[in-house]
Amino acid sequence: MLINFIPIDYDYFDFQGKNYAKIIGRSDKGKRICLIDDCDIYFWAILKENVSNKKISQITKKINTIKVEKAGRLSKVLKTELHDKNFLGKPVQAIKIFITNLKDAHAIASKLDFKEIDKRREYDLNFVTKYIIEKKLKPLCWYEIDGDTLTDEFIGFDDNLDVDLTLKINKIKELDKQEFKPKVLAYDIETSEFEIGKGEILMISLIGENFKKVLTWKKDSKKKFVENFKDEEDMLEGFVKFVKEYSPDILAGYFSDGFDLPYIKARAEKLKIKLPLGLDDSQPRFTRGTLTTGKIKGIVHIDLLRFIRNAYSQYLQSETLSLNEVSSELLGEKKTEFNAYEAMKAKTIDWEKFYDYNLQDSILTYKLTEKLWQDIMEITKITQEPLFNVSRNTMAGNFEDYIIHNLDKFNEITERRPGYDEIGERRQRGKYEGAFVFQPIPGLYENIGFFDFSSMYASVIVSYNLSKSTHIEEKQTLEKMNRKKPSGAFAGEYQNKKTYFIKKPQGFVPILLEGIIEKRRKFKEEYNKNPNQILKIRSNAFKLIANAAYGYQGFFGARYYSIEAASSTAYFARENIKKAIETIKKQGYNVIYSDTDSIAFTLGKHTEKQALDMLKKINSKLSGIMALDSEGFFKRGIWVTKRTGEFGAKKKYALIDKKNKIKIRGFETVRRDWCRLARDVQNKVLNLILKKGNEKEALEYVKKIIKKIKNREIELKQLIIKTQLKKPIEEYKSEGPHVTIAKKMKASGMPVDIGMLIEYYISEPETGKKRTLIRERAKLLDEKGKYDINYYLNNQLLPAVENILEVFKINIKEISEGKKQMMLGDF
DNA sequence: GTTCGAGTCGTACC
DNA sequence: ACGGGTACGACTCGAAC
Repeated sequence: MLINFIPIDYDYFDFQGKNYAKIIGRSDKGKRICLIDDCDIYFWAILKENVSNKKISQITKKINTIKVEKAGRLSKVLKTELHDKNFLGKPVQAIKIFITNLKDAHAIASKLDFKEIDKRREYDLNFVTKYIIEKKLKPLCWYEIDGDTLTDEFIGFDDNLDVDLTLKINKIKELDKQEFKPKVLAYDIETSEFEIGKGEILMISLIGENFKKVLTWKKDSKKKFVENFKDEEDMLEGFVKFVKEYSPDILAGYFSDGFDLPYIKARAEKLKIKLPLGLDDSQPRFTRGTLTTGKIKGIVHIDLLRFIRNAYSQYLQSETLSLNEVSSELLGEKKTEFNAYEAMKAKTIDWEKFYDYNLQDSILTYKLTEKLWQDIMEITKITQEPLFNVSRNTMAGNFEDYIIHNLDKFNEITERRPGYDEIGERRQRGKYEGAFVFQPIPGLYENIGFFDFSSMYASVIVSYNLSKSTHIEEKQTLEKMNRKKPSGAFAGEYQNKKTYFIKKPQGFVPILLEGIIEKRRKFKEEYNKNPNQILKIRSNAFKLIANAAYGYQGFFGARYYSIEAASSTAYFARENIKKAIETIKKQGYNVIYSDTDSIAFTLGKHTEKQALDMLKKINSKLSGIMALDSEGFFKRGIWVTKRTGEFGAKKKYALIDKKNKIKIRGFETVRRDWCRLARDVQNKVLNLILKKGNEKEALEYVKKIIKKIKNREIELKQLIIKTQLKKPIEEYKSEGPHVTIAKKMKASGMPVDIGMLIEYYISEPETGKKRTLIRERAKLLDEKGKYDINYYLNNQLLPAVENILEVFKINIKEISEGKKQMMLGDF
C-alpha cells in the first residue's frame, strides 16, 4: 500500500524484547496514520591503536556472548561488525555491537571492560534520534510510504490507538512537497489558586479552527461557546472528550509545561479520575528536572513560552515574556482586561467577563502558534529532531542536534554527553577573556558610519577551524609537523597561553557550521531578490543556529565542548576587530566606538562612498569567510560619561539616522528596572538633542519635569519601579527593596513566584529618621504614602539625564538644587 | 554613628 | 544544568574610623 505521509510525533515500543519505532503523522488526505518500523539497535566500541586482528576476533567472540537481565527483560548482543570509522576526526577501528533493546545499552556497554577497548560510544543516544538517523524519516518532511497493514505478529497492536490507519513500513521515498498546516488546538485554564493543584480549575478554554469553547462548572452562561458541567471532575472529563473529538496534531499552551498541564494532572489525581489524552488513551507524562515538560502520546504538546524564550526572545522588545506583552508585540492584540485575582479576593466575580478573558488567552495562544509555526517547522527540518524536542530546545541544543544528525556524512561516531563528574570539572575551569569593547570619548558626534562583522563568531570558528576535533596541544603540533614553529596551525589563546588548531583538514563542526552560514547567505540573497515570508524565516532559522555555535562550544554540557575553541574564537574576534579599527583610523577616520563585532566612526571630510570603498579593501584582506558589512550611516550620535569617573560609558549610546529613526542602546530608557518617568524623560531628552543637534529644548523640558516632581504633580503610575525576583526570598544574601516587597506580598497572601516582576514605589522617610535604607521606604502600590520627592529627583530623574546634559557642560544637579533653594526662599 | 569600599543583584550589549 | 563574556549602576553590608 502506498501513501503520502508526514511524520509529526515519534515514539517507540518494545515487542518481544525488541524496539520498534511508532510514528504518528498525517496522510496528504488529512488522515491520521501510525507507522511501525524496526531499526537496528547498536553502539560502538572504539579500539585502541594497533590491536591485532587476532586479539580483535577474541574480543568479538566474547562480546557476542554478553547477556543482561534487567527489569524482567533479557537483552543480548545479536551480532558484531568491525568497521573503519572516524572519531573526533581521527581514523579508528571500531566494533559495531548490535543489541536487542536500547534500554539495556548502558548495562551492556558497562560489561565491555576489555583493555583493548578505548571508548564506548552512542549508547547514550535515544531511540528516536537513532531511528531518524538510520532510516532518514525526518520530521515534518513528506514521504511516499510503501507499507503493509498489520500482519499476525502485530495484530491487535492498534486496537486502542485512535488512528485511521496503521502500517508497517517497507520502503520510504522522500517527496518534494513542502506545505503542511497542522491541526492546532490551543488551551488555557483558570484556577482559584496559583500553586499547582492547590485550588480548583474553574474553567478551561479551547480554540481550534472553527472551534471555540469554554468549559466550566462554576456558573451557567448563555454564551454559545460556554459548556456547562456539573462539577470540576465532570469538566475535566469533558476536556478530554473535546480534545479527542477535535483530534489535533498539536496541543498548544502558554507556560503549559509549567502550569496548565501539571495543574490538570494534579487535579485529576486529586479527584481520582483518569486523563486518557494520548492517542493510545495514555495519560500525560512529565519529566522531572528543573523544568518540567508534559508529553502526550501521539499529540505534540507545545509550550509556546519555551519556544519563544529559547528562539525568539532576543529579537523581541517586550520587557517580559508574558502572554499579554508578547501577543501585543507579535500580533498587535492584547489579553482581555480582567483582574481575576482581585475579583476572587473580593468575591464579586463577573463570570461572563471571566469566560471572555479565559477564551481570549486561548485565542492569543492559537494565533501565536500560527504566527510562529513556520519558524518552528524550519528549525525542526534543519535539526531533524522531533517537533516536541525542537520546540523546547535551547538554540545550543538545536545546534548539537544538527551536528548529531549529520555525522554520518563524516563517518563519525558520536561523542557522548558529559557525565556528572565531567560537567563538574568543566564548570571549575576558569573563565576566558571575551570580547573587546572600545573606550568611547563622551560627546555628540555628527555623520557616523557603522560597520559590523556578519555572524562574527560563527565565521571566526569556520575561518580558523576552531573545534574540539581540530584542537591540538602545542607539543603534538611540533612533533607531528616536525617543525619548530607550528605553521600548520592557527595559534589561538586560552588563559594567556597559546593553543593550536590544525589548518587542515577542516573539522566536521566548522564544515557543518560553514554549511549553515552558506545556506543563510543564500536564502538572504534570494529574499532580497524576491521578498517573501518563507525565505525570510528560513534565512533567520539558519542565522539563529549559526549564532548558537560559539556559545555551544563553550557550554559545559556540550558533547563537543571545547573551551579552547570558545576562548580562541573570542581571541581571533578581538584580533580582527582591533585590526579593522586600526585600518579605519589609518585612513583618517575617527573611530568613536566598537563592541565585539561593530565599529562606529565619524566620516569627517570623507564621503560615504569613500567609506564603502574602504570597507571593500578591508574585506579583501580578511581571513576565510569573515565579512565586514555596513550597517548604515547616521546623522548624529551621543556617548556619555560613566556615573563614576570621567571616562565614557561603554554599552550606552544613542543614534539617529537620516529618516530620524532613533536607536537607543543601554540607556535607562531601555532598562525595565527604572521608573517610567525617568525612562520617558530620558527618551524625550535624547530625542530632542539628536533631532535638533543641541540641548536647549531638552534643558527646558527637564526643568519643567523637575518642577512637577517637586510639586507632587506626578502620577504614581509613572513612579513604579519593577524588579524581577530571581530566586527564592530566603536565598538573598543582601535584601534589596524588591525582596522586602516580595516578603510583604507573601505575608499578605499574595502569590509570589520566582521570575515575577515585583512592583513598588519609594515613599517619604518617616519624620525624625535621618538615614533610612531604601528598602524601608519601598511600598506596595496600594499602600498609602507620599512619593519621596528627593528619591525620585536624585535617584531616578537626575541620574537619567545628568550625564547627557553634561555633554553640553550643563550641571543639572546644581540647577535642580538651586531651584530648590529658591523655592524654599519663596516660603 | 558615619563613611566608604567591597560585594550582591538585576539588567543590558553583543 | 540546560549557550558565552563585558559592562553599568543601584543598593546593602560591614569594617574602620
